[in-house]
Amino acid sequence: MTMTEPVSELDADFLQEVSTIIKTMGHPDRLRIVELVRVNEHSVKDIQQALGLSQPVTSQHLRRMYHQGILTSRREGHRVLYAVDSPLIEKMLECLKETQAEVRGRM
Amino acid sequence: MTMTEPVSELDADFLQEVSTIIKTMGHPDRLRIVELVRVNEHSVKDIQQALGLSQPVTSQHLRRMYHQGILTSRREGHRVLYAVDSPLIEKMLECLKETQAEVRGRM
DNA sequence: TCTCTATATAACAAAATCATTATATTCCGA
DNA sequence: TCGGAATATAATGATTTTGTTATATAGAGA
Repeated sequence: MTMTEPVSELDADFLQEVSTIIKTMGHPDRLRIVELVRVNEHSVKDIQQALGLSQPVTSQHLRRMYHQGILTSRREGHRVLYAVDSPLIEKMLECLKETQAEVRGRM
Repeated sequence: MTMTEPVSELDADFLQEVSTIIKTMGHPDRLRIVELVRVNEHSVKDIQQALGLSQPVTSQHLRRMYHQGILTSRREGHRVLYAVDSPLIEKMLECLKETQAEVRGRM
């Protein structure tokens, strides 16, 4: 009884889609943003000051992640509050925390 | 009794380092490569044919991942065999499989 | 309406990525 | 040592990303 070995569990369309999200997360400031914004929502100003970024850069990072469905955005007065809204990103942050805890040096 | 809220569990150096790895993985072909090469090692030719890539592109992807410590490389005859050697990448692949299984559409 | 604050966007230049083409290197067998 | 197969690298141009500067939009309050 022969069985065809499953060479890939991840299908092509999924990988295509997910790779753009991963690419977006391949930036230290955007990683810091999602970590900050994961627990509770924050305004652009908050994030900007917490991470020491310029206003346009902060907004550009946030918009990019928003348009990719990684973050939610809601207006309150003249602030705009962002929060993480992505199971994949939550999982990835967990991965990173585990990795930081486990491995020291080699990843 | 007041407690200082831990704003970030992930330290800056770690995020800096890890972001370059994540950036590298933000490419569908490189994701397919690590998925293929995770279970058992494969030659460049194997990978090239399995994924339908050109020889230089395949080698460039592999070299890039090798130099970042994501893959190992060993020579056998006139083939070079690559394999995944990174706890972080293993975890990330698990993340992706979970995500593909759980969420349909929204990630 | 005017102004101030917060946010978004446009335009730009520098840097990085990407795939292709061409060439080099390495190993094996005749 | 010569030829071929497998792999690596260099060089190139096209595209994308990145951060900056400047400007536009939106809401709150006087």
